[in-house]
Amino acid sequence: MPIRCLIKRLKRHATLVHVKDYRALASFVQENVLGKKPSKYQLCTALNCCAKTQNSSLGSQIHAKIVHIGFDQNLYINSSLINAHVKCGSMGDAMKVFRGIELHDEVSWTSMICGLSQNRQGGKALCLFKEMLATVVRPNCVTYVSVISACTEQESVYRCGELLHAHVIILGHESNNFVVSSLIDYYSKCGRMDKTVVLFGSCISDYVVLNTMISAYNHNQQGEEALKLFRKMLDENVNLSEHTLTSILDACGALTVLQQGKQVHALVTKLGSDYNTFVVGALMDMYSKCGNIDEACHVFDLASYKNNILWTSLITTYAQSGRGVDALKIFDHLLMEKRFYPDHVCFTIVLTACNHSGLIDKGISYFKKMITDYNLAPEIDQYACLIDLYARKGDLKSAKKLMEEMPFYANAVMWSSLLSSCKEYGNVELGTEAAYKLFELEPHSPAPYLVLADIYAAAGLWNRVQSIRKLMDENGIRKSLAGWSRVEVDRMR
DNA sequence: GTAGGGTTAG
Repeated sequence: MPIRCLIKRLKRHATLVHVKDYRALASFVQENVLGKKPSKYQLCTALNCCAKTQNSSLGSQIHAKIVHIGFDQNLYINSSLINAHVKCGSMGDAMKVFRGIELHDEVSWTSMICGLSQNRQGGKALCLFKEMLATVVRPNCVTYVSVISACTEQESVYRCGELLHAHVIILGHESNNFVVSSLIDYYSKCGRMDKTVVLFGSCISDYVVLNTMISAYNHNQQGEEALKLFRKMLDENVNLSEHTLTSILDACGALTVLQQGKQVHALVTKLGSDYNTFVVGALMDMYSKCGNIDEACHVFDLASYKNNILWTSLITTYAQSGRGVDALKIFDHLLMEKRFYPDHVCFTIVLTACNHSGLIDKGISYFKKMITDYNLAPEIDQYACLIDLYARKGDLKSAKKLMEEMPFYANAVMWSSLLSSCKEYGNVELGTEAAYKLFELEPHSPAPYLVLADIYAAAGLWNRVQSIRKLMDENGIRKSLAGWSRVEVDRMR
C-alpha cells in the first residue's frame, strides 16, 4: 500500500490507530524508506506517520538516516523530526534537533513551542516564545494557539494569556477558531467566564469551539449551562465528537443527574464511541459520582482495551466512593504486576485517596516513590497533595517548608490547606500568614477571613477577632454563605 | 508532482 494511502487511513482513525495499519506502516517504511536513499518528501511523510502512531524507535531510525544522508538542515524535515520526537515524548531529542537548526522559520519555532506545551512544559514554551520574539521570525496564529494553551497549564507567573490575547487582536487572528478555542479554554481555567462568554458569542462556532465551551462550563461548576449547550448541539445536528461525550458525561456526574447520564451512555453505544478510553473513563466517573459504583465497574469490565487512563479511572471510582483503601489496594496490585505505568494524574488521585483515608505516611511514601521509582517530576497538583498531607498530619513546619522550596509559587489551594490545619492545630502565627496570603490571592472570598477569626477566637484573642471583622467591612466582604462558590465552601471543610 | 507546526476530553 502506498504511504499516502496509509496516512489517509490513519487520519480516519485519529484516536484509535489500527494495529494492522501500524504494522504495515512500520514495515513499509523500513523496506522502502530506510532501505534505499529516500527523498525529502518521503522522509517527511514517514516522520509524520511516526508522530501519529507514536513510533519512537522508527522515528529514531529515520533521524539517523537523515543525518547520514545530510538532509539535516532542511526545515521541512527538521520540523517533522521535532514533531515526531515531541509526539513520542522524547523532548531531549526534539530540543537537540531544534538547537541544531541554523536558520529557523515560524514553523520550526512553532513545532518546538507546541511540543513543550503539549508535554506539560508550559513555562519553557513561554520562554522559547519570548526567544522567538527577539528574532526576525514572526509568530503566526498557529504559534499563538500553542503558546496560549501553554498558559493554561498552571496558576503562576506564566499566566500571561491576556497579553497574548491583545497580541492576537492586534494581529487580526481573532477570527481563527483554533485561536478562539485556546483563548476560551485559557479564560475558563482562570475562572474568567465573563471573557469566555464574550469570545464564544462573537465567533462563528464550530464543534471544537462548542466542545471547549462545554468544558469551560464544567470547569466553572456550571453544569446546567453545559447541558443546555449540549441540547442545542443535538437540536442543530452538530457533529458530536468523543470530546463532546466525555465533557457532557462530566457535567452529568457533577450534577448527579443519573437519568441524563444514562441517556448519554445510550448515545455513546449508538455512536460506537465506547472504544474511546476517555469516554469509558467519563462513563465510569459519571456512574460513580451518581453513587452507582457497580455500574461504573461494569463499564470497566466491558471495555475491550484497558490502558493507563482506564486503570486510573477504576482507582478514581473507588477513591471517590469513599473506598480509598480499596483504591490503594488496586493501585498497589497494578504496580506489582508491572503492567501499569502511573502518571501524574494517577498519582494525584492516589495521594488524594491517602489524604481522605487518613493514610498520611503512606501518601508521603507514594510521593517519594513517584520520583524515585517512576522518574516523574512532581507537578503543582502533586505538591498540593503533599502539602495537604503534611498539614493534616499537623506537621505544619514541613508543609510550609515545602511551599517555600518547591519549584512553583504556592497557590490558593495550598494556602487554604495550611490555613485549615492552622485552625485544627491552633497555630495563630502561621494561620495569620496563610490568611493574609489568601486575602491577596482571592480578594473576594470570605472564607479565609472567617477561618482566621475562628483561629483568633479559639486562642481567646478577641481584639484580633474584632479587627478581622473590621477588615471584612473595609474590604466589602460578605459573610453570608449564599454568595460563595462551591469551591470555597469545599475548601472550608 | 510530492513535504512541516495548531484548539477541546482522565
